[in-house]
Amino acid sequence: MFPKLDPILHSELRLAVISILADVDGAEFSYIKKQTGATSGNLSVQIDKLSAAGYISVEKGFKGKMPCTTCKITPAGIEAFENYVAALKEYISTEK
Amino acid sequence: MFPKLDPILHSELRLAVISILADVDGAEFSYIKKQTGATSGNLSVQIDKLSAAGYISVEKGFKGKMPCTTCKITPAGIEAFENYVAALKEYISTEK
DNA sequence: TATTTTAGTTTATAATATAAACTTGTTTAT
DNA sequence: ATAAACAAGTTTATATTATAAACTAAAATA
Repeated sequence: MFPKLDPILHSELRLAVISILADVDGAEFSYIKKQTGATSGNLSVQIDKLSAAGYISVEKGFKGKMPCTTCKITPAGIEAFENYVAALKEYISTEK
Repeated sequence: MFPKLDPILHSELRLAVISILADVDGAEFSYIKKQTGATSGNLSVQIDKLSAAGYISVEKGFKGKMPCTTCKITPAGIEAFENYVAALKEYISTEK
């Protein structure tokens, strides 16, 4: 009846990150940080988890001389997000 | 941009409990347990938290001779659930 | 009357989220 | 040129949370 909620996505910050990445072609660490209001440390950890799950890809490069990390959602991430949303709806739809 | 998700409700089991209670006039512990598939211990703890938050009321009585705990969502619980759902939608709606 | 079952609670452990402290390098001010 | 402040993160420690295992008490059953 109640489907399992993907624990990787059932996290406020990780969900916000995926939500952002679902809408754009790629986003920089600092942009995501600003949009979410997260601390650097927290964001760094959560990005690692999303990356370890294969839901996002992370590319480290430079913007001028400054290091710059860019994140992008993967097909697996898109699918996971869709599944999570579908599962959530089972919980939050006021049916019957 | 991303609203805060009520941590009381942003929990798989507590959300399932509230989701059940939102649809009925009241439900017994054992019914909720069956519907959610939770262990008794986990359910007991989560029901306590929902109750402590004022989101549900818990009435202890008897059904015949057997103890029977009945849970009911409160107006505060309904409101919190509605707010949670509204907040969630900011995360999961694929807009833009 | 002993055993199993019902209906939970308490407590211990495992997992998670979060922030504080740290690293590395860059810009800016002196 | 060098020190101070800033940028972009990472690592590590701590606090919180979720979860299950162990326990309690009474009732039904063999």
